[in-house]
Amino acid sequence: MKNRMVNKEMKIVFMGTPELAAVTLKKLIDDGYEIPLVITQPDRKGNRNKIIFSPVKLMALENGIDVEQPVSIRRDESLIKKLHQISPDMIVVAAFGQILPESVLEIPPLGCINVHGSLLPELRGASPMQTAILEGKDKTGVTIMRMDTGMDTGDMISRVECDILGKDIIEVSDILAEEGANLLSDTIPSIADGSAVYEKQDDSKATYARMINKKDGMTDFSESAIMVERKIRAYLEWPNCYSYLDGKQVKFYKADVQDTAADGKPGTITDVEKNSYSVNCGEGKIRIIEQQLQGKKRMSAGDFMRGYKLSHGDSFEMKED
RNA sequence: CGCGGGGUGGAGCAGUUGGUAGCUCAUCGGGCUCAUAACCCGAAGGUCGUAGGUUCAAGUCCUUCCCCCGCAA
Repeated sequence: MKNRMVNKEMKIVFMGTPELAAVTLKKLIDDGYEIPLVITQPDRKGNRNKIIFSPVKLMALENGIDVEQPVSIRRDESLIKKLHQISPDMIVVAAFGQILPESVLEIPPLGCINVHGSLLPELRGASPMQTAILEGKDKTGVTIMRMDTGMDTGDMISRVECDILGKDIIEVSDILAEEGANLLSDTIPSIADGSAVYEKQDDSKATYARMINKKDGMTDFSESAIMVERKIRAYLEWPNCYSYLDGKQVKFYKADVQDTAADGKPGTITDVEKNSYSVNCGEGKIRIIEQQLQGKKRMSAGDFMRGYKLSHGDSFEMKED
């Protein structure tokens, strides 16, 4: 909207993978930059062996942009060569999922610019948004920085704060995608014309967001209800919080924390009501509102209980591997 | 052809050794009540995913295809 006077002849190569990155890419396209190439992760097998293109790939294809999908960009010499040939002014990276080698970082004269989903130096790493939810933060944000060889350690250029209290990962991701895309749109011109201010990160304040594993979804009801509920929100997209009832896997999609104290062992079911039921946690109870039984569709707890006769005292179990 | 579960009235499920369908909730009508999401009485609503086959008879057995879902990746 502003900065219309900026030179949009700039050549930008984009790297990214998930939906959040696709939103960012869309913004760059809409802003009119020349985007000769998009790099994203290889296609993955989705449910029942159907091949899934990354959201970024879909966005690129939709706009007729050339796509490369290296297994490892670090070892893909022909791709690095191709980047040299394209000689972009800037490379924009958003949730790409691979570490860029120095040989790539030094290609564009304006640098590799990263859009990261946290207020750096907090939550460097792979899962900044999920970790922000797990930690119960009421605010997080997006930081735009110039990448260096460390993990999210580059000099910061701009940032925006976002309110995320009580939100789940899908909502947070949507918000940060939108805010991040706009911020990037506003920031690129300042990088291009040299007015951008580069601020070093205070490493002593750095925190990290580790990679999430499938097993992180295994619900441990001996934790506090507050923590369980946060995990449900944080892992809503993947891997999902799950447990086992009578040997069958149940995934939890929506729940809230009850203000009553637990009245039994963690994992046991209490307060079976018409449209919800609660589960005892190590501290407090959590009320399940929406869930999914294996082989069935996602449904409300009320629907679930109409067909699956739950009774007070039934219990969820953790399962080994 | 990776493994497995499932498609039955608006929703979630049952349906036994094959004999033309039940339950809970929702809906509509009525009643009780100061009142109610509670309770009582009653009603409407289903070509049992699709196509074919076996049979006197199939939701229930066999085959085709479509769709949904979990796991593994």
